[in-house]
Order: sequence, then C-alpha cells, then structure tokens
Amino acid sequence: MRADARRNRGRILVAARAVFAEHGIDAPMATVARRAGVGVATLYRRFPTRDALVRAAFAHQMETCARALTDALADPDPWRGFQRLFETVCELQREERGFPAAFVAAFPDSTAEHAQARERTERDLMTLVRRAQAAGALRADFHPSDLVVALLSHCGLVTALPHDGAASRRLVAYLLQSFRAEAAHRPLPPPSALSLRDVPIAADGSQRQRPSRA
Amino acid sequence: MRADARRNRGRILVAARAVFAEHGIDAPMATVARRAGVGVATLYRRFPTRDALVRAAFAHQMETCARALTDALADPDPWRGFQRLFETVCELQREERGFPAAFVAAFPDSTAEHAQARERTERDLMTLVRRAQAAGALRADFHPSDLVVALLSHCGLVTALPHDGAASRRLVAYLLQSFRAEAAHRPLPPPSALSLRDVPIAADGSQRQRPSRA
DNA sequence: TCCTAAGTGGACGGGATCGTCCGTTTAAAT
DNA sequence: ATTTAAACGGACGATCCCGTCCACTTAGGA
Repeated sequence: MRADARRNRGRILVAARAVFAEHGIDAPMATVARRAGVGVATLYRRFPTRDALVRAAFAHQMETCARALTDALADPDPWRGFQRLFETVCELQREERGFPAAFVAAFPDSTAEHAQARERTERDLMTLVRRAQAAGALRADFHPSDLVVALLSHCGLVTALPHDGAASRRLVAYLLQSFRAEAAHRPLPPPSALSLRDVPIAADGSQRQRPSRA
Repeated sequence: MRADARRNRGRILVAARAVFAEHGIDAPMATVARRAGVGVATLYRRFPTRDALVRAAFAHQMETCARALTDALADPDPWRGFQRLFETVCELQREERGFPAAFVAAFPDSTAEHAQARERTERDLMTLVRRAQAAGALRADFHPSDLVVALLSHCGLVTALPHDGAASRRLVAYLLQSFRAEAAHRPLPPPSALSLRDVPIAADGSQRQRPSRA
C-alpha cells in the first residue's frame, strides 16, 4: 500500500468516527469523504460498503470489548469480572457515540470469517456466567442471553439519550443489582432463545425498527 | 366530513400501522398510500406531516397508556399499580411494532396543545412513585426519571429484537425486581436530570442515533 | 335531476444520496 | 530524470422520496 493511500485511510477512519458520532451511523458517505479531505471514489475504493467502513471505524472499540472479556475471565473474583465486563462495555457504548449502533450491527457476522472468534466469545461468556454462579454471586437463573439482552437495552437507552451519562449509569446499576444472587426473590420468565448469532440486524447497519424498506 | 373521506381516513390509519410495523416508522409515505388504496395527495391532505400520521396511527395505544396510568393511581396497592403500569406499557411496546418509535417520538410535544395533559401525566407519575415509596414497596432512592429510563431502554430492546417477547419479559422482570425496596442493597449513582419534556427526539421520528443530518 | 363544493389521484419538479467511470496526479522504483 | 502503476477526485447517471398542483370525480343537498 502506497504511503499516501495509508495516510488517507487513516484520515477516513478519523473522519468516519467524527461524522458517525455527530450525524449517526448512516450519514451520507460524501460527508465522511469531505470531512476526510478525500474524494468519494477514494472512500469507496478503501471501504466498498458502508458496513465495512463502520466496522473498521469501530474496530478499536470492538477489540477493547474482547479484551474486557479476557480480563473478566482472568479476574480471581468471578463476580467482579462479570461486573467489570458489563460496566466496561456499557461505558464504551456511552462514550463513543455511534458505537452502539456499530456494536449491534457487528453481531450477525454469521457468514463471516470471524465465526471462530465468535465461537470463542460465546464459550468465554458462558464460562464467565457459570463461574460467577458457582461462586454464589450471580443468581442461578441468570441465562447467558440475559447479558445480550441487557447490552442491547443499554444500547437503546444511550441511542435515545446520547448525552445522558447519568441515565446510562443508573440503568447499569439497576441491572447489576438485579443480577446478584441475593436479588432472586421471585422466579423470572423463561429466558430468550436468543443465540448471539441470531440477533437480527438492520440491512443498513442502523438500529432502527425493521429497516427492510419495501 | 364526507362519507368517503371518513372511510379513506380509516383505511389510511390501518395501512399506516401495518406499514410502520413492517418497514419501520419512516417508510415512504407513498407505500402507506398504496397500501391504503388511495393517492398520495389524499394522504397528505389528511395528515400534512409524517408526524401527524404517526400520532394518529398510534393514538389508540397512547390512550391505553394514559388509561394505564389512571388505573395505576386507582389501584389500592401502590406497588401493584406501579408494576402494572410498567408492564402494560412495555407489553404495548412489545406487541404493536412501530409503537416504540412512535412512543419516543411523541414525547417532546413541548410546544403543543397537550402541554397541560403532559403536566398532569408528570404529576400523576410523581404521585404514583411517592405513594409506592411511602408504602415501603418501591425503593426510596427511585427517581421518577428512572421510569423513563427504564421505558426507553425497553424501547431499544424491542426495537433491536422485534420478535423476541421472551427477552422483553425478562428485562421487565429484572428491572421490576431491582426497583423493589428490598433490592436497595447499595446506593445508586445520581439520577438523570431528565425531565420528560427533555427527551431529545429524531426529527424524522425514528429512534436512530443523532438524526440531525448535516 | 342537477349543482357544487369537497374529495380524489397521479403526474411532476425539486432535492438528496448512491456508486461508478474516467481523465489526471503522484509515489516510488529504476 | 524517467517511467509506470497505483491512487486520486469530481462529475455523472440512476434511484429514491418528498410534497404540491391540477384536472377529474363524486357525495349529498336543493
């Protein structure tokens, strides 16, 4: 890759994060290009689809999430690991605007090359949950899919209230408290049959409702 | 209003609910018109803006919400009233697809004629919360804005997983449990400064992130 | 039956975004 | 310095959606 090409690629990613944060994940591609000081053609050559751009722009945050999971498993205190994982991911969603949508959009990688990475993620999550339950900290009726449910609802909240960190922190605190074993007063309804790979996604990568436009 | 006009108005509302459920709240107006078997002009004459159409299409659900609040206040058991209100609104969001977005979009009626209705709603909510706290059922550090936070996050969840009633029910159960007084193990972070009228909304009525398109 | 005003529908101009094509520029190897 | 292939940028045609305008139709009273 030529030097100028590499430079432009970097500029595009910076611009994309800024534009996505300001105008949402499906801002016009031309806006990103202009902000990067680059022609549209250059943008399209580097990232053929909007989805590719979104993924690349938030790859760093994705890695942070993966690292958080590793760290959580490494924590000697299973509950603390669980708690920190949840808090870390939610903090990322809260701070990097545009990331929540990207986060949701990145899930259904089903066909993609990351199948094995995903396998591992799912297995790690399961391990984390089982361990915290065995330690008596996480309620026994907690289901791994509940973590996804919690993360998705938090995504929705920060999407609706992008500037309200207090609201996000409150939700996180409420949810964590209700995940504790002591909170298991009454039985829960049956868990979602959701597998991580089943999260349906908007074709355009947005989180909007049923984006399938006739 | 002429008979045929009234008939067409009804058809449009039915079509709008169907189309919004299937393609999201900002499906093309022409799609709604086609589905209703009328011309676009008729649609625009009856509902000059998309927002007006959305409001009218989901007016029934809105009234159900209002009634749920009244019922909640009338319930002799303050906690049961609170619980039922939350469950009822969430059930509505879960069952009528397209309603969550409409629900969020309807909030910032600030300038509108419904200012007084809104005043009353806010007051009623506050009363409901205080009453449930006085009864010792709702945790003392619950803030009225927490109910909005909970509803918005639930909106986000059903938007992301439109077909997963189980996930929605789980979230509702978790949240309700963490709202109980017995769950107040540890202090919560400070509440959101959110007033109901401050909920920022997408110009297009969608729930997508920062809709302000340059 | 006739009349008229309300109602209707489709065509149309305007505006926005997409993604490609192609002539020009430039990095970097020789 | 020369060369060449990679990289570039802007213009362009295609597509979509909005919202209005206008000529035609029809309900319902006289």
